[in-house]
Amino acid sequence: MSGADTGRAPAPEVTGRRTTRQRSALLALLDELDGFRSAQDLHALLRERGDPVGLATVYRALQAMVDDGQLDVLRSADGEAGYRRCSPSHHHHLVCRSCGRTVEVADPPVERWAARVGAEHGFADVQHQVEVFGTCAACVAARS
Amino acid sequence: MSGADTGRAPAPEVTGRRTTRQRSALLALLDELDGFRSAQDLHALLRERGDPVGLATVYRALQAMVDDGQLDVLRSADGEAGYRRCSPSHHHHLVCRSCGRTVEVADPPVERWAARVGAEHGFADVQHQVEVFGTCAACVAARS
DNA sequence: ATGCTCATGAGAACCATTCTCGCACAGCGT
DNA sequence: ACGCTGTGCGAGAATGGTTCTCATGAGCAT
Ligand SMILES: [Zn+2]
Ligand SMILES: [Zn+2]
Ligand SMILES: [Zn+2]
Ligand SMILES: [Zn+2]
Repeated sequence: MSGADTGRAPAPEVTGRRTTRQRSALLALLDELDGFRSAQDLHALLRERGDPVGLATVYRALQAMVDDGQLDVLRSADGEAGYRRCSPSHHHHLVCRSCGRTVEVADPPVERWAARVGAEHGFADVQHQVEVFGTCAACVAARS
Repeated sequence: MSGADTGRAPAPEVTGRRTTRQRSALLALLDELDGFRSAQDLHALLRERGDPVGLATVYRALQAMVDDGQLDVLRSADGEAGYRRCSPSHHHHLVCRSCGRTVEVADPPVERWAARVGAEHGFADVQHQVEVFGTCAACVAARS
């Protein structure tokens, strides 16, 4: 979709990981998908598409990609983890709770807000976790 | 901490739930604790304190209290759910990642920010999830 | 006090995730 | 091109938090 990288890897990605059929297939699949998908979903999708990958491998590869900062993780209310290809810089997500479509948002104000709240209470090393959920325009329209 | 509701329950809590020894003990325990505790922790604490409650009952009671808005839930990175007694109005938490101490924060700005972000992208029924983590002054001091 | 329900609890079931361990293969030096 | 070597793979077992089952026990209205 964003073009420019279907051939040789343009970014050497010096992650020290080996390039295998399984990891390539997983990464390619994630590039085509929009919202957050669970490891189980991804495993099933790979099988459907004729690129069978062991479930344990899917988990290992996803975790490696998260460690390398190539993926975002988001835990749903029922405890299942969702993964999504994303930009490496700090940002948050606006997720459609109906179709799963995701928009990345990066606004300085909320960053400053979090830092200020922590500082006001004497907290150090302040980090934050922010996610916004809603129903996207398309899904609202589809609901008649 | 925000005063005004430490005495008798001001709201009759018309939840339609029965009052049992187990639920009373659990609620009393939660009132004494500060940070977020897992269901397993709470179960162990109740046993230590000589108020044995079945694990399944702890889970059921916690879920019921969450549904009734008497508790806050927070999922840690490893998928375990933490529960904490909290004020019924909408707010967020500032949690010490070292000692677990929690401060409730309620700031209109971040509420407006979330609503605006959703609206700008055409999302309806916008909700949000915001948590701030850090190391509290006491823990920073204790770290020498 | 009586009865109708809902709550309880011990254990099994569930299910996402992680671990085990023998085998395959990507990367690399020759 | 060839072979080494350590990394990655996969099937199944193990783990561990959470939920379900169902027979028994206890609120609460009458
Ligand atoms: Zn949608
Ligand atoms: Zn941020
Ligand atoms: Zn602390
Ligand atoms: Zn809020």
